[in-house]
Amino acid sequence: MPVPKGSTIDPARTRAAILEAATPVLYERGLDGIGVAELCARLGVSKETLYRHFGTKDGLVEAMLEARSERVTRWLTEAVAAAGQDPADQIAAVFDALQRWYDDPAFRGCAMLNAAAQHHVEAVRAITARHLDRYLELLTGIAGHAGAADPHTLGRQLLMLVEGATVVAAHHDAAGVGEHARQAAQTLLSAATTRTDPRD
Amino acid sequence: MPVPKGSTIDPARTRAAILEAATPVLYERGLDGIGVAELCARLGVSKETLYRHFGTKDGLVEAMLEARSERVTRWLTEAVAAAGQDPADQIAAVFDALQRWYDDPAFRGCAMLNAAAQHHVEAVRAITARHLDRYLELLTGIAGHAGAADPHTLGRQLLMLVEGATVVAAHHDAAGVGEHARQAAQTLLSAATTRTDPRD
DNA sequence: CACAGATCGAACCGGTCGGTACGATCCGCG
DNA sequence: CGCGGATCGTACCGACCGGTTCGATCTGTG
Repeated sequence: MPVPKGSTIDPARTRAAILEAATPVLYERGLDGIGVAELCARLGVSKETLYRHFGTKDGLVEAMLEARSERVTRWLTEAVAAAGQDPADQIAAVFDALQRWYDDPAFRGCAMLNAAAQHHVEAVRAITARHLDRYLELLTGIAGHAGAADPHTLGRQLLMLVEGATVVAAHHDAAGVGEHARQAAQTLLSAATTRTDPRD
Repeated sequence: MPVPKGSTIDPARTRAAILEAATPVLYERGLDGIGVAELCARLGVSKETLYRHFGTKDGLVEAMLEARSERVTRWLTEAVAAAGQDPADQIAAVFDALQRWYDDPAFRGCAMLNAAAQHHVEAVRAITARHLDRYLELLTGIAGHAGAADPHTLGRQLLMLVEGATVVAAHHDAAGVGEHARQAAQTLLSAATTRTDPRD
């Protein structure tokens, strides 16, 4: 019995629905941890439909990662924007948001980093690199706005803290990671914005 | 023509040779990126031999990760020991060693983290968690020896920097990562060992 | 020198994978 | 109302996967 009665036949909507439904499944199971057949069964979609929209499993994966990277970056950016103008508050907002993510039972680390580790494909690596670029831009912006002597360096250091916190939360122990990372980030921020260190 | 003429028939030695030869191949190609047949061909070993020693592909993977984690931890620990007694020098030794690793063309990130992202198997996750434990112990030791007010917190923050630096070097840009991470680590160390912050 | 066991190469197995093909069915537009 | 296209379920394909088996051959020990 093809085409269930109530379904909407709208290619664009179908594509978006597949993407949205596939994202958490591929995140939980891993890119190669689930086959196209089982994936389609979970999405409630036939293989033919999936292949018409994405051409290839890799095509779906790349579209999914691209969308996820943009969504996550927007989420963090909005958290920063909602924190006001004080750079220390903006830093706090970043790591508070991250800690909320770490506490989610579905948390399994950064989807883009996981994907790059799983799938040795250039396109996936490129998406991951662009994802880190977006994070770096956000953090460098905070560093610059804070008046850091070298916003680029501080931005990279904050990026390391963000990614390191995510790794530790995913693979070691999520409790208190956001808090510790936040303290570290604010220490770096403070040190980088002090015109002359009083201790030297 | 089975068993080439000059080969040594010594189970323990064979097992060690398989482990040593398999490590870089699995690191480069990914755990699921190469099949047992091709892997055996590269190792110059028959499938039967591999399966007699490790029982399963997962068995080989786990033995390999375990050995690699111990080897890497020993390598870092020795670098720290060779740096003398000054905690700042020890920190510098850690990130200098890491930067040398990042600059290796074969560098592809932390093998244990990659494995945990690829293989959704409890045993692999456990090895990865233990690996982070070893790192944490080393870093907490430095923090304690430095007289940090809270060595446990500082140790975790240093762990985040180490893992974050490795992630950024693997997926973004390795140039100068060790240096930036080292500066950040020393800033945290300095702040954590100042009895009373003069700026409060 | 003979025997036990380690190793080899190759064939083989069932299962699963990504991807394709097809006829049947339903939606949306003209 | 009718047609084109989107979708369905299912069967099918070749390739490869992890793992087993087997006979031939070599090594090390006693």
